[in-house]
Amino acid sequence: MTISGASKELPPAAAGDPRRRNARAHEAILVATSELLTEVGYARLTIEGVAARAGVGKATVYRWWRSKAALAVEAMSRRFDSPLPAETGDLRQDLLDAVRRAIDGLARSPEGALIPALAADLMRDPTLAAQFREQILRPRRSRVIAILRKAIDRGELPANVDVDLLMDVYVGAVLYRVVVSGEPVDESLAEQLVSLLLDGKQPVIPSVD
Amino acid sequence: MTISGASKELPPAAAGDPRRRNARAHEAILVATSELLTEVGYARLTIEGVAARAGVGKATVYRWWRSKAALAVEAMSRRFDSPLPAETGDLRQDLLDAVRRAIDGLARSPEGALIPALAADLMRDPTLAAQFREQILRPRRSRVIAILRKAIDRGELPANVDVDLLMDVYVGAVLYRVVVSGEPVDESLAEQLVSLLLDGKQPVIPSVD
Amino acid sequence: MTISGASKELPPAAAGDPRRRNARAHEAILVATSELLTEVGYARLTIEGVAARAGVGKATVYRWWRSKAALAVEAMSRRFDSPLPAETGDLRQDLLDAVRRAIDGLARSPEGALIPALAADLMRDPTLAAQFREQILRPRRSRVIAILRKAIDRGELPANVDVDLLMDVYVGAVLYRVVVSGEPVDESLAEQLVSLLLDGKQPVIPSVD
Amino acid sequence: MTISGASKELPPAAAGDPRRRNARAHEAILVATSELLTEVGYARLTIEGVAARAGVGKATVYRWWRSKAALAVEAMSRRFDSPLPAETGDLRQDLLDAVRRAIDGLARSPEGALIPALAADLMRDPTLAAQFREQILRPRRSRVIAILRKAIDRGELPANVDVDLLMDVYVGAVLYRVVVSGEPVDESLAEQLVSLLLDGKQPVIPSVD
DNA sequence: GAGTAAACGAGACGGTACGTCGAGTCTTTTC
DNA sequence: GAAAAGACTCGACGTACCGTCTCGTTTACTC
Repeated sequence: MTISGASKELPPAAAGDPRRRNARAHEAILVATSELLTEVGYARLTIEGVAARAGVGKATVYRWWRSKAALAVEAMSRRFDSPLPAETGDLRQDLLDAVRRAIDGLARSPEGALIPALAADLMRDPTLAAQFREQILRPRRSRVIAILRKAIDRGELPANVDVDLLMDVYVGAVLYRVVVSGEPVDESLAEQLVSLLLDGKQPVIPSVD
Repeated sequence: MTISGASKELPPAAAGDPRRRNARAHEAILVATSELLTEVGYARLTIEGVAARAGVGKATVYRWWRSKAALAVEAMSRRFDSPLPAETGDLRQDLLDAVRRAIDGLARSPEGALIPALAADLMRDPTLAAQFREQILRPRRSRVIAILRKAIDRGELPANVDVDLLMDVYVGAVLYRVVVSGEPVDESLAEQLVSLLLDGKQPVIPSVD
Repeated sequence: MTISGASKELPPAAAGDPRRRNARAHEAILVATSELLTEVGYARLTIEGVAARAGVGKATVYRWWRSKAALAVEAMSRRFDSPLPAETGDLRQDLLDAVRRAIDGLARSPEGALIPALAADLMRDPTLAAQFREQILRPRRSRVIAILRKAIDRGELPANVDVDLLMDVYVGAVLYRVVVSGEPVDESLAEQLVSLLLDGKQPVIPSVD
Repeated sequence: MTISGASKELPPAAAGDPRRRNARAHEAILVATSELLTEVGYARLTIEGVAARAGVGKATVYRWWRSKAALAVEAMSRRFDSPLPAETGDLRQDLLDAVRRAIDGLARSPEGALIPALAADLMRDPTLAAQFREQILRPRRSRVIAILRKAIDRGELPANVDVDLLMDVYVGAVLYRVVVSGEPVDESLAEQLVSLLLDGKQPVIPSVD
């Protein structure tokens, strides 16, 4: 049946779903959430506000999302406008680009602020964490993984390199600086991290000249 | 500086402060906060609950702390029971110990959960962030810094090594795993991180044997 | 009239009103208010206390009543237990009875104390004053008005007598004595007032014998 | 300065009073109260505000006045600027003048609003009521009493007329209209009341022509 | 088509906590 | 040694949202 094909493209997990009769409400809620996230931020986002903005009853929101966090995650996961990494085929360049993008995403973009905002909930709610990793994290990481895999194929990285940990190292360092230590997050940081990961060079305080 | 001056400094940030006349209330609030933090966690901590437990009016809490976050930070900063690092004089051992302690602190201990819990507030409130770094972060980092400085003196690390970034790397990786990526945080991780930082070895997936 | 029509009328003063869905809460609030008014009086009546006693959220009280005064007025207006005046058909007797009832109501009964208690609010809040006059004052005055009208019909009072002012005179005198001047409020007062109003006799200090 | 004059002039209980060492504070409090009464009214008058405005600690206010009501009464009692009645020697004119002054005082002037505002407190606090009658009421009534006495001397009123009740009647009617019934308070009312009290004429609705 | 069951909008409900205000008391410091 | 300054405990304020729960009312699928 062709019609079923059309319906599958719509919001995730709606496939043969006999529920969701009114896709309008569903869509309006996600749009309202997304708008409110940029307007007032996660902390001041309220279910009540989302329902009002979407022209929807609160119960309708609660019917489909367990929490404000789950709602925010799904709304955020649909913002996939970030430019694709310009793969050069040069590992150093590509990794540097990835680190820069992590910096931009975490330190500059409004949606980057979602991770600290969600941190507390992610730790308490494994279901939410799984949803977050699936909908937000995996798509973004998969691009970098592809780059690293190609580098492995080219022999520029050992075959058994721990891709996940490698990414955790640079993203973690950036996140930690942004949220906790407050140290600057800039181009110099990107270079130091790439240098550490590719060349094994310990980070040094850049000379002034 | 006179001796008497030294003893007066003790009450934090209250030097010649003619305020805080009734130290009893002040103390009781911090104790109540600390207890409630371990009992119910930061998310369910309420000013109302703190005031009730401390036998104090809410206004008294608000008089001295701008927010629940500021209160939690000060209460937490007084928990200095974590065992001092057993310095061996061997950099690898000492750093490994530091990473393990970071893992314990962030992934296992209840007060480690405070960092994710505060993350959102730290980003929005620079004053709070400063207080957090001063009262919580600095004391803990200073121990590791001492270790690294000694290693520099012994020539085991270059003189211009970026101590702060070095720490951001391993703490950030641990934090990121705990909060965001959900990857395991274990002894193997500690070793990989030390190996990267000291030997420049890229992380590899450990063989099964 | 259809059966369904009859059943819809039930919720008092809510005729076509689609609000007030849960009549239980509404009723419980008024009952609690009424009880607390007699127990602690108007001054110590609190919305918080009413809500607690009624087993209701504070917001529910605020949803339907703008102020503690409005709530008290409505609760009070439902106390219509005061004995009906025993109309004798004799103007002097009936008016004397009315004055005595005013004295009892204002000087002796607990709900009489509501008028001084509300005085300040009545002056500041015209909406409340209108509600008070409609719900409390009018029902009580209408009985006396009926008596006076009959006397007019019998020719015992001029046709154009100012019924309202006549009542204001004796009720006002009683109220003023109770609240302000503190002079005694007794049977003698009742007689003097009736004598003034019916016979035009100036009040005189009663002789001792 | 006469001897009797000296002791009577000052606010009561201040004569050889060993308290009140700092007359400045005392005066400042009364001035502040008076100002705030006209600025924000009795309902929004607070001890805290008075103390702040007077540049005085709250305890100093509480030391000399038992309540906000007592404070307001004393502050009010010092406003004796109302023009003296222009005695004509004609009872009807003078009484009409007195009624008009009552109307102005109660319905128009800001300090007239003090009586409704205090009503609740007057009923609960006999000490306050006594103070109020002594400091506010008596001085004002004594003028009218003087007028009535002279009329008695001239034989225009019976010797045993109940002066107090006579005043209660017209002031009470005015007060009741202002506070409770909301009926108009105007020249016509004044005339009707005088007519009732002097001529024994029942109030009638004025004809339109 | 008509019937029906769900999902819907609307928003009232019982609650919890918020952050503020003022009351009246108590403590410290100053003049 | 009184009184200023103001911190203290306490209680209530009125508000904001929470998550649950009726209410009619669509709306889309069955028969």
